Amino acid sequence: MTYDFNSIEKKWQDYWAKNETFKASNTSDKPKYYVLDMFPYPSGAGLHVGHPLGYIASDIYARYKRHKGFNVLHPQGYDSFGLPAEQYAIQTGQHPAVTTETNITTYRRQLDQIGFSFDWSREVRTSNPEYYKWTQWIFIQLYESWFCKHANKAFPISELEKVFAREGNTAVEAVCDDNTGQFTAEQWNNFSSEVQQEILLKYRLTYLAETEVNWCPELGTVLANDEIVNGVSERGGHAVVRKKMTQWSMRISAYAERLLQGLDDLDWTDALKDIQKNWIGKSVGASVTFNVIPAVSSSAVETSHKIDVFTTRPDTIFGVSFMTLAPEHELVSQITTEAQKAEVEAYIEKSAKRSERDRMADVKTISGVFTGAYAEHPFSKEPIPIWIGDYVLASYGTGAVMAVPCGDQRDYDFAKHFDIAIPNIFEGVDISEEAYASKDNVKIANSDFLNGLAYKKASKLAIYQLEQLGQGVGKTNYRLRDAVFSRQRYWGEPFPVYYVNGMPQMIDAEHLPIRLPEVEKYLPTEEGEPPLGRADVWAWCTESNSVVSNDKINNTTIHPLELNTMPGWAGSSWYFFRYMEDAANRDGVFASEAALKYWENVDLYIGGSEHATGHLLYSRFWVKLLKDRGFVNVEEPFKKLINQGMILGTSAFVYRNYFKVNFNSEEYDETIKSLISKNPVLISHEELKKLKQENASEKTYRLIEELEANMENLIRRHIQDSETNLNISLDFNFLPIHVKVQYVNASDELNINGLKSDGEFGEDFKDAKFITEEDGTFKVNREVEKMSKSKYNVVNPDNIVADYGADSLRLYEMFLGPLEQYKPWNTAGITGVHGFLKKLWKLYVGENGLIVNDAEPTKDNLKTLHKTIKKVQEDIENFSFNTSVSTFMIAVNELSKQKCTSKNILEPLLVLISPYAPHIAEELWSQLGNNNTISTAPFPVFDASHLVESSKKYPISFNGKMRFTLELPMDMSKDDIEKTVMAHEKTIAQLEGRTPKKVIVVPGKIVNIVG
RNA sequence: GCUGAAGUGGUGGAAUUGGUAGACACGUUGGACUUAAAAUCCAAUGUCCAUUAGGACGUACGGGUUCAAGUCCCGUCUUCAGUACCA
Repeated sequence: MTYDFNSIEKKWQDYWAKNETFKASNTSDKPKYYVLDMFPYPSGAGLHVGHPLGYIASDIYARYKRHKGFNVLHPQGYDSFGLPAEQYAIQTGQHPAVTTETNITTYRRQLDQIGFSFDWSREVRTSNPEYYKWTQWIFIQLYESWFCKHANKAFPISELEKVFAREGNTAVEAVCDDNTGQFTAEQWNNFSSEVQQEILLKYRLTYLAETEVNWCPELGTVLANDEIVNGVSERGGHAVVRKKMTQWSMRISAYAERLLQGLDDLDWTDALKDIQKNWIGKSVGASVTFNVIPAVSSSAVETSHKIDVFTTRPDTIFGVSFMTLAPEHELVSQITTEAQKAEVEAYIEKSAKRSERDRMADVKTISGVFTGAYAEHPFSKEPIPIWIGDYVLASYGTGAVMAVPCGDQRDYDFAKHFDIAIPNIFEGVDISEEAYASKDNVKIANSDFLNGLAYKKASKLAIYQLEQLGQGVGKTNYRLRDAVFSRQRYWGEPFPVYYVNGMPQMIDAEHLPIRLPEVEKYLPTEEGEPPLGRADVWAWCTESNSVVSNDKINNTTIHPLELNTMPGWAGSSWYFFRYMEDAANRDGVFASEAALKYWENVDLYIGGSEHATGHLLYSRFWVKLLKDRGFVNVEEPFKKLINQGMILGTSAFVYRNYFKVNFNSEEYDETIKSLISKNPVLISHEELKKLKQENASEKTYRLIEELEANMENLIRRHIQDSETNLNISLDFNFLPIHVKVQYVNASDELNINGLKSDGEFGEDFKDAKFITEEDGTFKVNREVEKMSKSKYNVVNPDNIVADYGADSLRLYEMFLGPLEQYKPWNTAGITGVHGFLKKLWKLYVGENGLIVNDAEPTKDNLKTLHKTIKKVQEDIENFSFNTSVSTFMIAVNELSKQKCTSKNILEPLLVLISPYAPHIAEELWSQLGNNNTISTAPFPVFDASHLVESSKKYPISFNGKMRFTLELPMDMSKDDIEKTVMAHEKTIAQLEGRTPKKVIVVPGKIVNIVG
């Protein structure tokens, strides 16, 4: 009986599906454990071997936890809204829902054949109306919330209305728009309801705001930053302009501090936490107001101007020798003097032409212009020149800085460049070469009341004094911006929003979901409206509470609906809660209280690091909002998180002839080019290397000569020219081209016939000439690159499963290397783990069936087993899956050598292997006579007594270098070890008569002889 | 520039609190079985020197600490990722 993996795997996959083996229960005596993968976007290309890496790791962990007696929730679903489906729809006219469905079917088939222990009964799809109903519902909750800075949490907006009616907004500490004016209770109560609504919108956690976007008029759409290359659209190369649009935004900035603090308690890598910390970008300092000194010469009546700056170093306020405004700063035009006007305007124009990216990338060029105006130092009252410079960005802080050249390198460089004074305000610090930017180990000098103080005290005192003057206040700044939530796309969640006189109104939750309307085309309208502008039935009737035809809009009872849709991150920001509820009980709730209470949050989350600032930050934000509003009990969604690395492709290159034709007439260029492309010559990589070193085989030289001559003849024949003395010469050269990796074997040899007959680019190579190695093989060059279709290095898991089985695939993906690491795929290596599985099989099954018996295990058998239990358990808990695969190999090698047939050893071994290779484990488990699935069999218990050794093979080293080993009893004393070793003949030989200076004996470890 | 991760045979990678560097595989070479191939099994395989015995060198590079360093410390280089004139 041989190891027939195809039928075994099919058998057990069917068994698991039929028996619902991995269905999680919301009630159990067992402790709960929630293992989640970042759900996939079902793309049309299907899975390649890189995709399941994280799923295999999480599956091993989930299966391990089941063996350890946990009630495990391990669900899977699809992030099924998204741009690729929409783009495909634009091209083909097919409805995205249809293509998405097809893609999901492929994904499901591919996932199923790898043998994951997913509870598919809880599947979610973000594009399913029953799902996005609740995405819309959460949007409404955000709309109905405001954030109290004092309590540091969100509350219902109705409470804020009550506060306004009682006391106005002067005392309330709420997060709101910058331009929110102050009003009293009396004023509030006298506002019209429209005005009240407008004001409330400034406080809601999702709100409408004018946002600058990258608008591409040609494509009629908004582009993301990374869709723009060198200022034009990536697709088509069309112009892109900055345009203001009214869009929904999410007030995530309100949660900046909690998002930052919350990181401390999470079991995430420091690398990932750092990325989020950087993104949130907290800086503590002060806001300082500088008064602009009115220009005396100006004939117009000067209004008093103020410049607000944010600084992290209020202690250095006496070191200010100039100010710099961003060229776009609104004050620039007002304060610039007549004399400087021309120069300033020229500079503004110049910097406006540079893109923000451009300005940021260029660190070396220092540029700026003096405005002619001066500000007054708040304490010394000295005039401070005001400059503009494009190193200051309008979009950060206030778009203005107080420049302290002695304490900031950029200010220092600027001052040096323009010959501005650099006052030194640090005690005993040399600033003749560079600025002193450190806050530590320095005292302030030349600074009036701050003299002699260190950073902390000086900052505090400076802020206090500024407050006394009314020219400053302590402030904390965050880099984190509010998130734009509108997308001008079709394939996303519609907003539950209609407009009455331009003011947004929420649709009552009971009428959700608002389904995506049908459109005849998925493009923006000719007027530049989003695709939903094409829908004919897209108006809200407040009487029937339903979506009705647009032509009924009367703006009294029937109103237009929102045309934007939600972004990709909407549906993925809460899906982990949806899985908690049984599919059968999902009707009235996004998840029931009981389910939310039972599963709490995700214990282990595995996914790619590309979501570090998007998905992972937005989910945390939404969870905090849902917690504040009492809908969930947890502050954080993902307790432990692991980023799996990427599996790279190993591309194969062949070298193709390329002639540089030196020919005195250009009119035949095309003819020659086509002749060359129709007569390809490929050279083996090794031979090419030799050729370059000028020691290739004679055969090769002869071949090349021949080919050159042939080519020259061919060209001559095709050029109908009576002149016979055409001056043609050929430079024979080779250029690398990708070939499909499936034509290359483990020894990097190319299957020439495969390439010749390949349908895709086969015609090109059908008559190709091949210059081989001397032994007749043809070698390719290999290089590691990202796996991609265009590089012909994509490996499809379907083929691997068909050839080697899912268990081999699972083991091999883990065996490749540490989970978090980037590593290249090489199909050739899979024979190693596949051979291991065959060996494992042979340990249980002989030619005539099962060979396992009740033989008493030997000491060695037990030692091997328990060594393996210990190592595998440690490895799984450390997510070191690659090393446990090696451990299994060692165990099976040892047990094979020991000719072990004992059931007491081989049965527990199956449980150890089952998380990694579940199909073969189930099969052998059942052959051993078990009637139940192995998946809940208890994990074997490690017994240290089997590993106790009576002797140790000591490494004996001389000056730290190991020379030989010596077997000595474990219980031998230190002195006895030393005596025995020193008396040994090999020691004497090593020492050659020298007397050692020192002998180090570490019992149980090592002996080192010095001298 | 800053932050983080990494650098070990021909390749993927092992190596516990410093204690036998290269486990386990792939590949390569040789052998067994076979008409042959596949499959399977056995052996060798870091580099260099040496017929052998054995020896020298060796974890990116240069130093240091230590009886002992891939591991700890200082400096340098390279690669990858994130971020960016953040005041």
